[in-house]
Amino acid sequence: MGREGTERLDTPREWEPDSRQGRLPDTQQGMRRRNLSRVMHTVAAHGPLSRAAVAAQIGLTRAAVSTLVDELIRTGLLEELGPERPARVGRPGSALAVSARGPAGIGAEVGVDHLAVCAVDLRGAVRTRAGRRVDNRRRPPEPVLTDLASLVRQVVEEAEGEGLRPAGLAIAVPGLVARDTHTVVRAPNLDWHDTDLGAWLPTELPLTVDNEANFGALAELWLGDAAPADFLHVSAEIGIGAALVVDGRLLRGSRGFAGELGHVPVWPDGPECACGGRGCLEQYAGEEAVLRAAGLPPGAERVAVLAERAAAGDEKVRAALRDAGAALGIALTGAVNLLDPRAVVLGGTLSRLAPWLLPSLEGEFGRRIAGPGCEVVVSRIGSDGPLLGAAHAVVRAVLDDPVGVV
Amino acid sequence: MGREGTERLDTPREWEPDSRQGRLPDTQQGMRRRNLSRVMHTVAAHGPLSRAAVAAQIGLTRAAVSTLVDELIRTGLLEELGPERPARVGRPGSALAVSARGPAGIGAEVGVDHLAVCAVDLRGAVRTRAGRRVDNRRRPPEPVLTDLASLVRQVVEEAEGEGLRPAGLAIAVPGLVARDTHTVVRAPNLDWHDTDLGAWLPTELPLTVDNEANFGALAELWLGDAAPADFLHVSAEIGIGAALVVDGRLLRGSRGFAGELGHVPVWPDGPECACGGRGCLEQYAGEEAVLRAAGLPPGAERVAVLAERAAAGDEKVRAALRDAGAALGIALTGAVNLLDPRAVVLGGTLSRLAPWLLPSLEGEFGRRIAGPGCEVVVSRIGSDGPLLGAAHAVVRAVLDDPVGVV
DNA sequence: ACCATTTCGTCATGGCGATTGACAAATTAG
DNA sequence: CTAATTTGTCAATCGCCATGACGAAATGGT
Repeated sequence: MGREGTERLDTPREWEPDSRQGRLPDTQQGMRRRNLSRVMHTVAAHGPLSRAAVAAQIGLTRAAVSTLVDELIRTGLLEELGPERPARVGRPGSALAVSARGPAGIGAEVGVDHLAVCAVDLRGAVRTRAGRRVDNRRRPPEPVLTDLASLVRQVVEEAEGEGLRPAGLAIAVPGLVARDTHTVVRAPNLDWHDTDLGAWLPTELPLTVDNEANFGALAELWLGDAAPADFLHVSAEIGIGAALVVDGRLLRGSRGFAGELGHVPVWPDGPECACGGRGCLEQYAGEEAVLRAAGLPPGAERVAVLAERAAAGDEKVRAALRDAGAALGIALTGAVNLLDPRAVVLGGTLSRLAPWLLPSLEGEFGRRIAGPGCEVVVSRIGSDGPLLGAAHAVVRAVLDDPVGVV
Repeated sequence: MGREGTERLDTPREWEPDSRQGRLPDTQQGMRRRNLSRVMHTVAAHGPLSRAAVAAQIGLTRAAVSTLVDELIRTGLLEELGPERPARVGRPGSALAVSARGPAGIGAEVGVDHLAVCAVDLRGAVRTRAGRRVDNRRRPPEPVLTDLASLVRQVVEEAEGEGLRPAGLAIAVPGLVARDTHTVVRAPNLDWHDTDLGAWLPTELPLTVDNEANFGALAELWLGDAAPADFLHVSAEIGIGAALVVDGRLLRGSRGFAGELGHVPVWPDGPECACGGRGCLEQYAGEEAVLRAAGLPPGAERVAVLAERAAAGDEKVRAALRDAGAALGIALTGAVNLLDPRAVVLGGTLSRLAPWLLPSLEGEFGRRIAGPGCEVVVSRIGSDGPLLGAAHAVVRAVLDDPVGVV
């Protein structure tokens, strides 16, 4: 009966379907681990809390929580802030907070024209970041990744200087990822194929690689001000991607290919698409299509140009964006009727173009939705979504299994 | 700290997102309950098993499993079948099986032209059933439900006569359901509105009410021969509904309205739909639309007529079904690109028409899918899906919390 | 036929983790 | 200043699973 008490599973993550600590046998040690995790999660989520408050929240006794907290303080994951300001009668509790000197999540992003790395502490604060504008299109993986590695080293050192202990590295890439092997299967805009990031980033840190759209959606989930735990996140960095978050978990699909909103048919007899279909959304709302309709040449910083011209009143650009919005609205109608999310969040570059997309989008959308309406909101996270999502993913992993990281 | 050890949660169901026993505090009693459940699930799923085999499967020791099994035998949920036929060296184990005299699930179905009730034991066998052909269209709820209640009583009595103990009643209805209040919000084909089934079915049994499409999908999940735990189930009983099963759980959407495949836009400028949109799938593949295209009058047993004529070679009917299949294929393309299920299952009446729908459906479908293909399979469960799904839902509830039912 | 080997189920023992109940400490209300 | 209330902790206990040993029941080789 070989079983290890402190076994470190590969990378158990709460936001993964079915890995919310369910697979381990229900043994007492597993129970303790889960309870440690629940303490961390509640303290992290609901600000400074007394032991008694934590106990009430997670349904354990004060005594039990006390021992859990002791262990978490010993391992440097929780901090005692001192006595609470007494609001009610009775002895005031001593406030507990997640440590700002404990583990940190290192997030990284490989964009088509930039690299970025940051460190986020358990409280969710960005403590260090480093970036670099550089055109990575058609640049081979090796130089890009050595650049990235040096940024990572820099951020890790700075973080360590602040007393943080990096607990993992998560990388967001614009392409299809085989998460189990840390491999970028295909990144059209980078022209990467089957690139194993683990091989190029010789670091001891546990590595996670995922699509930037996924990390962007997770950022919205964890940091968004209005996003519920149940929404459809739409982004258009490369192609048009959607990520569905259901009940606080990311829906990846059986092969990890879920979210291909760009290839949902909008006008089935429309122009042919590279995917083999016809009239896919991407043929109407993809960057290339919009630029063509707007009469602009493809090139760098294209979204900025579009936003600029639209703001300046360029009618041709506005018409192009209106049409794109309408197509998006039609595709989203299908998605919403199918999935009934509580909201649709426009993220990534879409949020910059939202003012000109939204009217026609909501026109189609509102007209066609069967059930009661579904809110369309614009993300306020901005272009940092994938980077922050990646860093927070590591932080969440620590909260999910606190003892696993010591 | 009011907490009850044997607290019976409202109706915790494993196939519900987020209620897979995660909410209860991680206490030792909860651990025991989960382990009892795991023993039940393993024995139910993998046939007769020895204690040792169960232990190996769920990762507990033989001793621990022994005490769990003892308790389950005492409460009549497991049975000892006697010594196993020794296949290998060593002392043969004594085979354990789920009891065939223990709790039973009572499933019921309210169809537009029939009522049906059945009892399923823990082994999944249908032990009793009763049905009645009766046109329920525009019949008020009261007589329908008193008819149903009498069928339920009959089945319950017969089940009890066989030594079974009904553990719950689940009802499948063709309409929108508010599950928490056991209320049928709207059932167009029955012309029911805000009908509280609990009020009309005065029985002590715990009651579950759900849409027939959902129960149909669950039946496919639990009984289907080929269906993986990750598929999109399409049925067309009333309108066109889809149910998405992800990782063995039903995705209901934030308001319970997920699965409205019938109102996914196919040709956005198509005919107007009752939902307010235009060119919804239902305008092309809905029963009414297909009958119109086939030149047949609406009426009873329409699907049978369609199948008959198509089989007889009626070219107009075949063309209508071809077009419907193409429209279905387009809508499913969107759904599959978005969700990446492992398979699409055609259930309900669609399975009877599949021979004439499939060619055009797969034509559109295969041409447009972005990722690697997604299998289209035809359900072999037949029209009993919702009924069986309902009964099995009760059985699953027992497996999920064995002590909760004593 | 016999004995070594293997596997199964059970038992006594122990460890671990949460609960229980009590108590001192720290505050507010009067 | 006292009563009431809440917090954090301690000692004792209970529940549940792991451990290790044992007898029981089979195979297989000699």
